[in-house]
Amino acid sequence: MRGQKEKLTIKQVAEAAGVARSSVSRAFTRPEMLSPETVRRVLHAAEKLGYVPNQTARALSTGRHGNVALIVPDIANPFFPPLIRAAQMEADRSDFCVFLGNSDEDPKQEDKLVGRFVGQVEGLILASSRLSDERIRAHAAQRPLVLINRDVEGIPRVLIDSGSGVREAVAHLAELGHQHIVYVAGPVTSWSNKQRRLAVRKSAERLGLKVDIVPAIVPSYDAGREAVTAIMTTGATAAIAFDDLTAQGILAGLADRKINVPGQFGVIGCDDVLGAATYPSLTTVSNRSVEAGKAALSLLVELLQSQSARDIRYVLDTHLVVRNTTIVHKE
Amino acid sequence: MRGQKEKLTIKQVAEAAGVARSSVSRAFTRPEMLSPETVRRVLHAAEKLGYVPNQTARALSTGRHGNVALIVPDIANPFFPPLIRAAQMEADRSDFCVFLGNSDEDPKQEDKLVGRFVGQVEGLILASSRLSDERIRAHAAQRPLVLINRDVEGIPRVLIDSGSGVREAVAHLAELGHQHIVYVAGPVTSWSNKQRRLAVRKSAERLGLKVDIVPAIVPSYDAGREAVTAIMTTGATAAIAFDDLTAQGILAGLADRKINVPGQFGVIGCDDVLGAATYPSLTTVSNRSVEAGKAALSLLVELLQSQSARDIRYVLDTHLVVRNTTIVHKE
DNA sequence: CTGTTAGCGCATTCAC
DNA sequence: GTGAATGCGCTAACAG
Repeated sequence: MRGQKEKLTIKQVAEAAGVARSSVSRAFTRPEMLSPETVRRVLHAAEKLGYVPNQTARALSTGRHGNVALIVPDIANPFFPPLIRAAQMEADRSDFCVFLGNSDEDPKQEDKLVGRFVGQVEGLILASSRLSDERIRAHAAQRPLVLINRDVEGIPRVLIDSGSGVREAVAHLAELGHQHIVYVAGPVTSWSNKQRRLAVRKSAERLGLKVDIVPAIVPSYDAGREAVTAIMTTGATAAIAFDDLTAQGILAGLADRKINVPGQFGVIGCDDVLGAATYPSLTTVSNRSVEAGKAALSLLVELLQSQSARDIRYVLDTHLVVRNTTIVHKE
Repeated sequence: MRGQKEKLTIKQVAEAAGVARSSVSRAFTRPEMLSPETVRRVLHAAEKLGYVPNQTARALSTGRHGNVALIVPDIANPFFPPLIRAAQMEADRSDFCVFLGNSDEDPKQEDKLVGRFVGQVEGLILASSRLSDERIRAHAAQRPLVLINRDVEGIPRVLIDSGSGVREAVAHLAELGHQHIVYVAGPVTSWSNKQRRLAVRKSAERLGLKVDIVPAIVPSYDAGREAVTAIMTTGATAAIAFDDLTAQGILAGLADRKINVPGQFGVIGCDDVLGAATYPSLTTVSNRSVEAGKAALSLLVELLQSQSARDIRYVLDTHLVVRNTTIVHKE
């Protein structure tokens, strides 16, 4: 129970238990190979001394470190924390420690992080990677790698299909009588953005709506707010934004101009990261990020155990969540 | 440039460069001990082969792993992501990898995480730890440890003092002519809540304002919204909420009742977790979580380098951020 | 079942 | 300045 500063090794335990060092090792990793009596004695001695196996030495010897890395573009983007949390909890169930990396939306930084982590993890998860396909493939060749929201053939991936939700969004606007809408786009490198833009285009076309695209460059409140000028000049009566933050900015911009929402203009976000915690509460597309984080982690663990190499593509669909920025409804 | 699956060791590099293994090692860790020519040759060979030092072996040999752990109660709580991000970036500057742990508000889980991490990190950071003082002390005895928002004597700690910002908030309301305000309280067990409540009380008293306390039990959007009934019956003309989420709920509740903000009623939040991403944008108290994360990390790194053991207590004060829920002002 | 031995890849004395 | 040898703590054959 003492807070010994001295470093205990397998050796002291072996001596204390009167067995060989290898037996101590086995008592911890494969007790079934030892007689119950020996196991008991070793564990008892270890407990008494306060011995705990050195993870580093173990890793050097086995090549297994019991760690995984999760890299995201921006921890502060509300889309990711729930995903990270879910991945964490899943990792915990398999006794994995998780390194977290923040690429800051920068491919170079992401590459650097992968390099830093790769030496001490079993596998990695790249969420919304900003890396090129080649770099991703290169890294995947070194270590098991699973992607979230990035569709690279041959690499195990978990995709949140916002297309389904976006299609519902367009249909919703059409039903409300809108004839001309605008999609406020996100980062050009974003897989999700591409997917959403296409979904808006196709659905609108099918339903006979006119659609314009307004770029917001980076997805943020400010970008959304500034995009309002461009949005209004299109003559559209509703907007679907790349994400909720952008949608929020749009709401602010509209309010600046005394344009009533949803009366004069409808707004739909994406990712449902703000909950109903705004006024008016935002109509948006659900995100499934929790499931994605959990699925990615367990998929990685699975790959680690059974070296299966089949092409896995796990898709999560989304749905429209109707709140008050498209239609006034009851509590 | 090849994606060699074969594991390169210091040995292959040594052979390729025509030097001893120790020279290769030195070329990477203490080039100044070698002739520039040798260093160049080694580095060149290493580059050509795509060699990268094995972090694990290095750690086993030196005892230094180049990792730190950061444990928070809840990643999904918007207070933490910016803190985590800042810590990350600071760690990056010192070439540290960071393990992230989510205790899920559970002391047992937190303890377990520390145990899992402690073997492969130089030091730890515990943010808003739910551990008992004893457990914290016990862990601090094993490894350098720094606390965020936890005041344990003798353990290096970074504290965010929300009192200063709250005092400014009250003064701000007084200046605007408010004579009667209400504090919408958070969890009774929260140290921050206590600190904020006291600050409101004292400042109000000093400035001659009347103040009522309205409980919100759990800090949330819904709680804030529901608290509006109680708030309005007090006859106050402004409210300071325990946190931004609660403040948001209050805004929604006021809007439901067609009460104009800030015209008829002023609202101030706390923690500035929503940025300006709401409409009207929320006047709030800054949280300094970014500085806290950064400070904690650099403090830890500092402790790691110079084994100084003096009692460090780093306090960050907060300030009022005036936006549009207390006063209408220009862009 | 259990003890002995040989590395895992690197940093680090100690000689040269 | 550079090379050879030792050990970090543990696991994994290999014997017995």
